[in-house]
Parts: sequence; C-alpha cells; structure tokens
Amino acid sequence: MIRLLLADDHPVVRAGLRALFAAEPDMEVVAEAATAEAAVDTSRNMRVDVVLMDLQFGKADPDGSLQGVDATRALCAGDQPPHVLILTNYDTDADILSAVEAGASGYLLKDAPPTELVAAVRAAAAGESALAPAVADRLTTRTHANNPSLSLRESEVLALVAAGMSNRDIGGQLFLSEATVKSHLVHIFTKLGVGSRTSAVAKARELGAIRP
Amino acid sequence: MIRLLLADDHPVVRAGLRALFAAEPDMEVVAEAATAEAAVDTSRNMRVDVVLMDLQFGKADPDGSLQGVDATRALCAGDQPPHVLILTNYDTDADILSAVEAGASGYLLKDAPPTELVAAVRAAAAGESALAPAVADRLTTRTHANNPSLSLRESEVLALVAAGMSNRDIGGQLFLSEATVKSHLVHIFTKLGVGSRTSAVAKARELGAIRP
DNA sequence: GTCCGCGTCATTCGAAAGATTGAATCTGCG
DNA sequence: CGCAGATTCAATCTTTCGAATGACGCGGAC
Repeated sequence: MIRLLLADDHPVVRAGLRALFAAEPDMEVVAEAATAEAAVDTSRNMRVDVVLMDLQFGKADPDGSLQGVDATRALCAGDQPPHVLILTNYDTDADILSAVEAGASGYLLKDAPPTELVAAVRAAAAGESALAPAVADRLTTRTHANNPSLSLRESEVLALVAAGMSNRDIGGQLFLSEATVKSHLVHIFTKLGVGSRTSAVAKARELGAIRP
Repeated sequence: MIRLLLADDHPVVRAGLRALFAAEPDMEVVAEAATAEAAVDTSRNMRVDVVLMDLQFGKADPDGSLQGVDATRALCAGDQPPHVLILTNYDTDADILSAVEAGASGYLLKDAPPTELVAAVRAAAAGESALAPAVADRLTTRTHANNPSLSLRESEVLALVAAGMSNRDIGGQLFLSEATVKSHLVHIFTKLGVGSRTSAVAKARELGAIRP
C-alpha cells in the first residue's frame, strides 16, 4: 500500500487527487496539507511514502511563507525522507530544477492525464526517478541552453528581482545578506550583458528564462 | 436538480469538482469539457443550468484555441443561455472583467473553500449574480481605480522602463528632461500602488497593461 | 593536490533612483 | 471662466543600486 500525502493549497485540487487515488487499489491518501509548513510537519509525524508537493502556495505571497521548493528541501533533509513528486501548473516554472536538486523524485504537470499521474506515483514509490527520459533533457535545455547558464541561485534571485523586490527584500526572502544578493546580481549582469536590474529582467524575459 | 457542466482542461481539477458536487444532493455534473470549444458544443446539445468555466485553457497557447472568455461570450449569446461561473486561479487575472462583461454570473477562485463554491453555484442557478457584494467592488477597484488611467505618456514611459532603460535614456528617447521622466514615474507609482520601477513593471504586467 | 566555479559575505564609493516640493503650460469639461 | 488632469521642468535630499574589490569555504575537474 502506497501511503500518500497531498500538499496543495487548493481544496479542489486536493479533492481531485483524492478521488483519483481512491480508484487505485494500492494507493491510500493518508494526509493532506494546505501549506508547505503543514506538509513538512505532517510528513514528520507519520509515515508517508510519497508526497505530492505543489510548487506555488498562496500564489500572491509577498512575505515569508514557505514554498514547495523549501518544503521539499526540508523533507528530503530529514531522516527516512519520503519520495517527493512536484506538482506544478506550468512546465516553464523556473523552480522545477531547484526542486529536483532539492531532492524531488520527479515533477508532474497538473494538466497531466490521470494515468500519467498514478504511474509517476508508482514509479516514485518504487524509488525510481521520473526524470530519466526526456524530462531531464527538457529541463537542462530550458535552463542551460536557453540562457547563458545562470546558476540556480542566480535564477532564484533574478526571479525575485523580476517580481519587483529590493535587494534587501530578496535577502530576507532567501535568507541571505544584502551583500550576497548584490554579488549574485553582479554575476547575473555580466552573464546577461546588462547593467541594471530592470534590463536584466527584460533580457531574461526575452530569453525565456522568466515566466512569460 | 442543478445540472452542471465542468469546463476545465485539468483532469485533476475536474475530478475534484465532480467529487465536491457529488456530495451535494441537489447538484449533478452532467458533462465535462476539456476545451473551451467542447464546452460550447456540449452546452448547446444538452440542457445545462450552470457552467463552471475555467479562464485559462491550454495555458501556453498564444494564438489559436478559444479561451474561457470566448466560450463564455458564445454561451451567453445563444438562446436559453446557461448561467456561467468563471473559475480562475488568480484574482489578479485581467480577463475576469472581460468575462463578466461577456455575461458571466460570477467568478470563483480555485483556492476558494468548497462551501463557497457550492454556494456560488446555487446562487448562480437561482439567477443571482455573485457579483453583487464586495466582489464587484473589488473588480471595479482593480480595473477602474487601481489600474485605470495611466495616461498615454505614462504608458510610454512605463514601456521603456520595462525595456530596461534608465531615466536618462528614457528622457533622451522621448525628448524629455530626466526630471520629467521622474515626475511621470511618481504618478505611475502612485497609480499602481508600488514604490519601485521593477515592481511597477511587475504590477503592470500582472494587470495586463504591458504585453510586448 | 591544485585550480576553478559556486555561494557566501564585507567595504567603499559614485551614480542612479526615489521622495518631496513647487510651478509652468495646455487641454477638456461643466 | 474656473477647475481638473496631463505634461513639462527644477531643486533639493535620502535611499538604493551598481561597480570594484577582496575574502573564505566547498565541491568537482584535471
């Protein structure tokens, strides 16, 4: 029996997933979480085989709440970590790669057909990585060929810059010093060949490195 | 018995909605549609009381396929039109107002609690507009007070800001003094409720005021 | 083992951006 | 006509940004 934890802030999505897995005889949804924090807590307090983790929690969150990437990192850092499958709306999401490197076993699009979903869960439960085939290629293609190799951290910083945050805010969000943010920005600027944050955002958008 | 049509391209979301309404004794999901076209067809071929219509179909399609707004317009233009409830992920979506003007009876956020959802469906089936209370206010606030005017000149300036240009460059481009550019920016900031050029660009993009 | 890229931080300094205040035209509207 | 808004400009002043460094630990590559 595969024990599942659903981590998504949308009640409707959770209901859909629950209904979907209820039809599978070898799967059981043992818990749900509406926030990333709750997902981490719950997973620590009970045995879970696979976590279905949304990437965007409370989409319009300027401040501090954990996101799916953070929760994934926290989960995979624990002892006896569950397998984490990332659920996301957009396959252009820049955080996918971060999540995978944080320890996720794979990623799924929310508009994937149900059969694909259950197959991915089964694969994850078996310890397989759902990233073997073309998926990994697409990821690396998107993030390494599309733009001139912005590092993970740099991409994260750039995403927050594009959201309109100041260096200080970004530092707070990513738990960095403002100096570090500036340092990342210097590298971003040189790599993109620009000289200001706004033009960096423009260039990145034009290169497809940021969600259109 | 309220006859429902679910129009959403996400199988998971449809499953969730189906499960949700299955628990309501006076509601029945009589059909589902994975595309906007299918929604229009289906609704014409069978009697439907309420349509739950997603706004984004096949998220990453710039051109061709119909979107929820178009389908809503088509549905409401027919004879004996069903009541249309808009389903959307983001309450910042610029298309919400368009959909309402196309004839939708209300709009719902996908992260709304289930009770709110069924209540809205019941209200829509009864012919009420779910836009009466604070929702309409928020809509008009967002689209008529929050974003509205941005004069021509201000839009021009904002476009160049979004392109990554400095105040001096913008002044040169538009044959203005740098002081004038700053002045325009102050007005843009107040109108958009932000405090920096990058967040102004982010906000404008989110409001649909910029689409290069 | 050494070199290099990444990520982290610090300091300093000049430039740009933003806040504030004020004011001049010109337009459209009641 | 007066009023409101758009557009234009100016002079401050503070904050933020960006540029130029230098430094340290860490992991992979050679």
